[in-house]
Amino acid sequence: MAAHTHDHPTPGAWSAHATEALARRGGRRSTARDAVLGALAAQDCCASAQEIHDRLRGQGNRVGIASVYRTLELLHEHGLVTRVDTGDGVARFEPALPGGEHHHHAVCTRCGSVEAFADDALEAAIHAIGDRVDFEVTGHDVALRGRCRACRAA
Amino acid sequence: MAAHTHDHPTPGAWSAHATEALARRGGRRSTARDAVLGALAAQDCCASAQEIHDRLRGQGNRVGIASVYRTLELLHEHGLVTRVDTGDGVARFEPALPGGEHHHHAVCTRCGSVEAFADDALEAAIHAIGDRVDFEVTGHDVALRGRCRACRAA
DNA sequence: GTCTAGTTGATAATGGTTATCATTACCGGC
DNA sequence: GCCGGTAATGATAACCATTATCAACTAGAC
Ligand SMILES: [Mn+2]
Ligand SMILES: [Mn+2]
Ligand SMILES: [Zn+2]
Ligand SMILES: [Zn+2]
Repeated sequence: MAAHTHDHPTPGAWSAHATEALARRGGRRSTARDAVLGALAAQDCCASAQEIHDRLRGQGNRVGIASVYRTLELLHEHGLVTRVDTGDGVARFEPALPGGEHHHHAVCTRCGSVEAFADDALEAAIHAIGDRVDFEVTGHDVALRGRCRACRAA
Repeated sequence: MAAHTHDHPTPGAWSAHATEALARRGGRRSTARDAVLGALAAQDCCASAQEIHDRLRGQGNRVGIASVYRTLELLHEHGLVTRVDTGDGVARFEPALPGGEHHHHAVCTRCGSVEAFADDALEAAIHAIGDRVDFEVTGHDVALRGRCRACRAA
């Protein structure tokens, strides 16, 4: 093996963070849950329960779809995963990094593709709103709608 | 009748705008569609198909739920209505004003209540992103998550 | 090893939305 | 004013992502 390291989109830090948080919560460990954790840690952006399930089955892991949903719900309750609604009626999830670092999504209204972006000015503007409204802001979602490069050309 | 006018949250301008746009499109007029248009024009913020249907039935209008969905889809295709996803699996809709003036929503994660807010700095930040990414931005959604006043007290 | 309760996974149920299709009624032509 | 075609309606079935159910399994404490 060469010495080069592959920069994983989602730092391996999340995996340890999530595992520790679940351990603190109590309860048992299970292979099904570990498998979903592994799949999440390996993904660069959001994925649906079905996509995660397919990926696991593809690598020979016979995890039930119900366990995928249950694990995602559990992780979401503990703030370990971010739920992304792109508007197509399918919930997608991606790891929520411990430092709060995150990105948002641009959704193509033609082909449904999702790409990530991050913007400090946007975050600052959202943060400033929290001080102005009568609402305790704990999170936020932003989605851009429009045409991706491929669909603009087509 | 007194001379005072009631400031409708959604200016009556939308009603005329939407009616004209549908007329330009062609097709027939129908009482069911007009009823949904009327209900939308009267609402200050987003409402679900079911809520619109219930409101119409409440005032004695026997519109089928299917026609409510169809009208909302038609209006959405023509950009006359904005779809709001609060994350509870129910699509909500509100009039899209011709000038592009709009607001966003703060959703309480405890009681599900939705309140509107507008912020120029936020809009400016989002607009600036459009010039930076390889994506033709035609619209955007923003949702704040957290606790409303009532749920903070509870 | 045994026991117990958390977890699993196949499957049924749920619920918002969409498709179906026979019926209705808008509207241009006469 | 009456047709005729056809867009639109509305009751209902189908769809599909998600959730609930429950018997079987198993992690892990003792
Ligand atoms: Mn952000
Ligand atoms: Mn905006
Ligand atoms: Zn596209
Ligand atoms: Zn609340």
